[in-house]
Amino acid sequence: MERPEVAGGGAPAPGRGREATRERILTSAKELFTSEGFGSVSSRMIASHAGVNVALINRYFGSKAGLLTEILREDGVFPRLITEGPPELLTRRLAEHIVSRLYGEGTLLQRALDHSAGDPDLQSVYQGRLKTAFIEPLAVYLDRENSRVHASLIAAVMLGMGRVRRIEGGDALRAHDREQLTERVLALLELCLADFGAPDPDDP
Amino acid sequence: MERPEVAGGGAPAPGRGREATRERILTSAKELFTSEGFGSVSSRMIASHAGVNVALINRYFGSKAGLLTEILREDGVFPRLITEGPPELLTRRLAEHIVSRLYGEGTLLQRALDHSAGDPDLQSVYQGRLKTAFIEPLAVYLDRENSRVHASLIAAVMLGMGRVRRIEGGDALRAHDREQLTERVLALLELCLADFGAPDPDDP
DNA sequence: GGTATATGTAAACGGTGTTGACCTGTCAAA
DNA sequence: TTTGACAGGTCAACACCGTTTACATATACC
Repeated sequence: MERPEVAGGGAPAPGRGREATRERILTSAKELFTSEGFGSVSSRMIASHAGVNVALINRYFGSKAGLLTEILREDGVFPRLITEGPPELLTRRLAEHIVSRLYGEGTLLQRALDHSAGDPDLQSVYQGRLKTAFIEPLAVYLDRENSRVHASLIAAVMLGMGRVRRIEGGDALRAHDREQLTERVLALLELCLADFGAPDPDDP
Repeated sequence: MERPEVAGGGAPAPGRGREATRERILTSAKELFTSEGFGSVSSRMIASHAGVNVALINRYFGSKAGLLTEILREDGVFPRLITEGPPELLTRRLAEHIVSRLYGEGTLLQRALDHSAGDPDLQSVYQGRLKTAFIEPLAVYLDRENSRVHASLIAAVMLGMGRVRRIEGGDALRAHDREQLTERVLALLELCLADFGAPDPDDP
């Protein structure tokens, strides 16, 4: 009845075995999601590309959405955005990130997810990730009064820019001077962070 | 071979006939989308609720997405937002609309679409509507230099707030003082509209 | 009356994500 | 060496989706 340290099954065989298979699914999925978008890639496509049976996706990741969750978990672009430089340049970092996305820069995977944003599955997975890997860490990072509100506002500006880019291709924004645009976004982000205590300059 | 003025078919019969059926489908779809969300309502559910054959949805609206397009076309909340009051209060109107949505106010249909945002279909339909019924009219309404850029920025803030609300339920934002929040959003919107010519006050 | 035509019906199509029953090969214990 | 347990893999099916096609029905015009 005791569960042995290294469990029952056979030796991995050439390119098989739990870890190898998991990895192949992850790699293929990442590749396909990147080139085709989440919604356009079916479980069967992933399995076939990975040279693996369809059922194994569900066995190892629970569902197609679970597979995406795992991919995003390994990606880690959100936390990096917050902490990859000096705190006083946080807003500038974010502003430049936003604008660069307008120009089609940034991770292939990110672009792909932006592009194919859809499916209740992707929505819920992506949004969950956004909350736990961006908004909440950002609030902690800010570490002051109302930091949750400030973090939410920052997230709103960032997400909104992303959505507008998706809606109208970002043409209108890209047509404008990039540096001016970056400065404007920066100003918006800083306004998001402005203290609520500070009264309107016009007020007594 | 000539197509008669008033075409061939029979008299409408009790509750049937082209217009009656179309209307019943529209009504049922609106009701179900509102209570369940777009993605969770299937064509067959709509048809069954309307007491109508499934195929008629596609006959009359081309597709499930086409049905949503028609519903949104009749809704007209976007254009109203822009023009329903004096121009100098545009930003305040928008700010109050945004914040009210945080509190679960606003059209039932709007809330439902927000809630169930997903499906490539909904995305493309909704975003198309957003572009032609909000961003573009807003740009025309603003009627000044770079109005497309300003309109896009406005849209970004509005959409972003919507997404944040969806992601984290708006709890963090709702926890804050509503009036202060409205004023902050208002400030953000006005910053979106600020002239690009105007130099940074700190600059010479 | 005959027929064209608008309306409604029923059943299927190809696709999706997912699941359960079934092999298969290897190790640990008997 | 035989046996049994079991991880890993396979296959065929399930239930559902949006959509389409072939067919029935009933009216209004000629």
